[in-house]
Amino acid sequence: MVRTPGYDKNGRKKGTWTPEEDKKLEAYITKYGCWNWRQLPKYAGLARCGKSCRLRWMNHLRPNVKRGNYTKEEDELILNLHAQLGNRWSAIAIHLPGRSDNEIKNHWHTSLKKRANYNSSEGSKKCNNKNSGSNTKRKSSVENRNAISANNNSNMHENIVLESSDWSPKESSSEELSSYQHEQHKVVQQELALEEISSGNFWTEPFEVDSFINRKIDFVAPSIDYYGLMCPPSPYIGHEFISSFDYDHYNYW
DNA sequence: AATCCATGCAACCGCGGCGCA
DNA sequence: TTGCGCCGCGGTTGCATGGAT
Repeated sequence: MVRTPGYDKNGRKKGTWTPEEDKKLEAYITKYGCWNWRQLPKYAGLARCGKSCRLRWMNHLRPNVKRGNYTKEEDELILNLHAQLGNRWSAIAIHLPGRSDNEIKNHWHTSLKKRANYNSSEGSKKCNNKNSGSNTKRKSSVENRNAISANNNSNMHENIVLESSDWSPKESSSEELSSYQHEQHKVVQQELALEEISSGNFWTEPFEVDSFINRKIDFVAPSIDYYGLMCPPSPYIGHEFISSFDYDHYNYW
């Protein structure tokens, strides 16, 4: 579950995050927001790449992140959304507050895919052979592992459907397609809402981390603040602003 | 008790899209 | 129009853990 800590060729740290790194990242983002993921680790005093910081924040540190078991309702929702949207984990994650796309993706691969495959194979056992070879998509490592495992078990699960293409929206019935379009419409609406937050009335709205992400900011020399954190090169992000941070406004996450 | 193996999860990698100069 | 930088997404990998043998 943990990756061996190491360093890449640029001297940036890789592998598992330590509690100290978590604290630094959390403190920095809570205080200044993520104004630029690429530059952020430098100012937060982290020897990580921006991508790694973003991933850590999105999957573990952000407020309201939900850990632990999935409820039956969540499972059903994921199955339904996956049937409509396919592997668009970020779109699926929008409908599960507190769950990250990565977490949902993992959950799908570890538990739900079997259920989905079982359900679909119930209805398509007769045409299993059609799937072999027609799906040119490379098998994932998990699927390979499962396939190897299946082979090791004396081919007793010969009829396992590794990945049913029935889930693809393109092949959905017209009814499913309309619900897919409806889903798309909802996603667009949510994106427009975010757009509104990050544009005109941004500075009067409660703190919204995502709105910082693509914001281009004029550079001013960084400085070290009272807490030992390096202030971002932005004239806009003031301490009083961050102090009004309200975790309850993270409905979108 | 030791080893093997399947599983779950955290993290990395590469690609595509978008905005800007 | 094009090239560049950045971000987000989805696929994949690596490792720990727990159950089976």
